[in-house]
Amino acid sequence: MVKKRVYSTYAQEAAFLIGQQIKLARKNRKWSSANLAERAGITRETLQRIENGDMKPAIGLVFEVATIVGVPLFEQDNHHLSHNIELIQSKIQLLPQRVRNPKKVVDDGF
Amino acid sequence: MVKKRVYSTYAQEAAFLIGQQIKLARKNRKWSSANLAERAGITRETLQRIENGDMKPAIGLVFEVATIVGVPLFEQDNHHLSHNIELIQSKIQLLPQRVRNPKKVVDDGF
DNA sequence: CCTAAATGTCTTTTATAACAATCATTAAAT
DNA sequence: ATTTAATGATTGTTATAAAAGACATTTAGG
Repeated sequence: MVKKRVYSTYAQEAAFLIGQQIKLARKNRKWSSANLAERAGITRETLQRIENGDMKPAIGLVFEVATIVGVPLFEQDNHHLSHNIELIQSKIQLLPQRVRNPKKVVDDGF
Repeated sequence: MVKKRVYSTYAQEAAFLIGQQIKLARKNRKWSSANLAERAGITRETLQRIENGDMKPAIGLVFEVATIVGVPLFEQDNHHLSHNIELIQSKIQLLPQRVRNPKKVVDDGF
């Protein structure tokens, strides 16, 4: 019995797009899939799944491969994201540490 | 015996940044982690790993959660990536289908 | 001050991602 | 035309991601 997970088209297209970007970057560098896979410390099969937009590969592997071939993960010019991280974190800290959605007790009149 | 995988800082920061973006977006929507996890069809623990920038979660789960809370995966204004996909693919097709790096046969003089 | 919801962190189990190795096919280079 | 590296695909194995459930802690709201 296989549980089939459903993804939004946007998420699917995003995974596929990043895979195609990796493939293009690899070919531009004239690296074989075996070569790139070795650099990333993964098998050629896993790389193929990544390039094909498979949703299952670990995000770390995808991001690592993208980094190696020079595909930017954030369309920022800078390649250190620490500033953005600090910015986001300061915003988070301004918010309450916990969200609250009290269960409304239904007063049905009895 | 555990094989510890090494990631580049950029890849790590990217995963962490997207996690923090998700967390911020979730809090802005005043959704609890349990609530968002349910919407995404994952467990609360998996969501926490995603928000914490864990490298292991499947890229599909990360992208799906990001999509649900409205975190853009590509800093594009448009939310359909199909055009970008076609663009990339046309570029790929202009390149040779296979990269070639012939093993140089060393002529050592004998 | 209460208290219930949100979060953090376990444990156990199950499905499968990733590895390793191999074989067939295809296309680029000579 | 021939050769050989690159790619696509398959199999068996192992490590572990993710689920499911539970418990402790913390904090926003009343």
